[in-house]
Formats: sequence, C-alpha cells, structure tokens
Amino acid sequence: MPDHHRSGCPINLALEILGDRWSLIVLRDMTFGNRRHFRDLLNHSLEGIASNILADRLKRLLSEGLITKADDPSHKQKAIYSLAEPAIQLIPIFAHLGAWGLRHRAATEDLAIRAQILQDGGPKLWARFMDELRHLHLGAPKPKGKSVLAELTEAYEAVKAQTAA
Amino acid sequence: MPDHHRSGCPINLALEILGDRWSLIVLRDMTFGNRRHFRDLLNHSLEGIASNILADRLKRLLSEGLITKADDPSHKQKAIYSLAEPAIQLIPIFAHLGAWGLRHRAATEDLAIRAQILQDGGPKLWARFMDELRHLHLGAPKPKGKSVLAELTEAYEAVKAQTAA
DNA sequence: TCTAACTGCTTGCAAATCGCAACTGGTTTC
DNA sequence: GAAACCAGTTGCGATTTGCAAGCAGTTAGA
Repeated sequence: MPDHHRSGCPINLALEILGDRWSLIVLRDMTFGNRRHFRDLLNHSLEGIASNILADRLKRLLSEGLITKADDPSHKQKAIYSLAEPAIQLIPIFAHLGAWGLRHRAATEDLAIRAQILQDGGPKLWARFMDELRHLHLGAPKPKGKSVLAELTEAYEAVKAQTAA
Repeated sequence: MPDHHRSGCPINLALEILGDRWSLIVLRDMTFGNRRHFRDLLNHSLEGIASNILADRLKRLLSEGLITKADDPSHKQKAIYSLAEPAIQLIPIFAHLGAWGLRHRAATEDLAIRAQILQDGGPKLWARFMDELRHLHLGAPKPKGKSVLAELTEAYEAVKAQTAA
C-alpha cells in the first residue's frame, strides 16, 4: 500500500484500501461470519487465505481505521478483531456486490441465499444490519427485533442442508 | 486471473473480476469520463495507468464480458470500447464506493462533487444514468430529459474552475 | 503433571504480477 | 514528406503473492 495517493478521487481513495483480492473477503468474513479471531478467519476461510496474507491485511485494515484489535479476556494469546464504523458502512457495497455477483456470475446455491436476502431486504434491512453490527462490534445498545445476522445464517444453513441432501 | 474460482460466493465472484487496483478505475473512466479509446484512457488517466496494465485490464474485462470492442469507422487504427450491461449495472457500486470515499477519506473538492451528486440523487438518478449509458454504449434509444453525464461533468468543471481561481 | 492441540503470527522461497520506459508497425494530418 | 497519433508490445527490475514450515507461548484434557 503506497503512502501517497494516486489521486483525490473518492472512488480511487476507496479502492486504494479495498481494491485487492483479499481485503473485502476478510471484512466479509468478519461481517457475515462473525469471525473475530485470527485462527477463525484463517481456518474457516472459504477461499483459503494464507496466514501471511491475512496478517498483512489485518495490519493494513487496522492502520487504515477499518477495524480495531483488542485482547480477548478469556485467553492470553487471543486477539479480538472488531469492525470500526467505516467498515460497517460498507454493508451497502457488500449488498450490491453480492447482488451483482448473483446476477452476472454463477454463484453456488447455498452461498447465494444471503446475497438474495440482502438484495430483497434493501436499504431498510441494511440499516438494521448495520445497527446490529454496531452492537456486536462497537458496544452499541442491542437493537430490538429479530437479528439480521441470525436470519442470514439460518437461511444459509437451511439451504446448505437442503442441497446436501 | 485464475481460471478456477476460489469459491462460489457471489461477493467473491465479483471480486475475482473487480478486486484489483485498476479494473474499476478503467471502468470509472469509461463510465464517468466517457473515454472510449485506448489513448484516451491512457493519457487522461488521473492515476497514471501504465499502457501494459491498461491493455491487460481491457483484455480481461473484454473476456469477462464487461466491455466490448469495436472498430472506429472514422479511423482504421482506432478501437472503440463500450460498456456491456454488466458494467452498466456497476453504477450503484460506484455510487456507494464514491460516497464511502467521500465520507471516510480526504477527497479533493473538485473530484468530490460527482460522488456527492450521485449520492444525493439516489437510486432514481442511478437508474436514469444507467439508461443513458445504455444509449451511449449499447445503442438503446436516447432517454428523455437532461443528461446525467452532462450534469455531472458540468458540475465538476464548475467546481474545478472555481477552486482554481 | 504431562501432553496434545491451539494461539497469533513470522520466515523462506519460488512464481506471478506490477510499474516504468522504450519501442513497434501502421495511419492520419498538416 | 514530416510530425503527430494509433493500439498496443517488450524488456526488466521491484514488489507482491501463495505455499509450507516453524515459533514461542497458552490452554484443555487425561
């Protein structure tokens, strides 16, 4: 990551942080998979991220203020990674990116369901999800109503079980 | 670009095409700068793309079906690149990415105005813009009303002239 | 208490990609 | 006829990637 900017264009500035093959994947797993530990991100990575790449990306996202890192009180060696507000505000981008992938590439059925729900839910669902993430990652008060994350996860598990059968 | 997919996740599939430092920059210039020729993309590139990288990305976007290439009848050597429908459907992503960059990074004032207009206009403006792009790139009938591209370009030129003074 | 598994990384290395600069063969303009 | 312009290509050093192995310490179970 260069320390100077290629241009002051807002799209370029966003891409200078997010425009690579792994950064958004890591954030996706933290967001939708609620993975908060290094090993968790490493071992459950669908795309098989390498440990050195993961370490590098976490360091970068940390220094750019998209995530934060804290000690896990339950384990001396564990670190908890949390989404910061800028990362939470990527939800609409994830939703559109998922919808685009769904429409224009051949997604597998089980992995498609969450993108579908997110697309159907629209900005109102995204806002609810963002509030939930602020609770989970930033310590904001727990929002009322059914958990969006649980809804997404349950739908995914259901389709996975169904397609496996 | 690997010929196999890392996973069937729609977000990952989108990132396998768009997740690098240049692809979206090239598409942005074609979309918002209406640049359709190689030299045009090369010489007016704000970020200074290299010719070999540009050639590679155009080839890739072509093979992935995001853009098309045609001879320019006015000049034997000129090729006209056009956005295909999948690329036109990236408009909401550009809008959100710009809005995110605007909010979380330090964009320069002149380059910020288009992202601002796109954000304020919301999905209805995006849809109008997409219809306009279908006219400009796919030969669809010209939509009625004021051109969104002209609106964006004029606003940009105005702010640029103003900040230069 | 011993041991195996787990913790967040780091290191070494080969391969791929990037970025820069120069260059190519052809076309068009003046 | 010369200069500018056209879409790229080529060569090369520097950076980044991906893979495998390893590390110092911590924890859980027998």
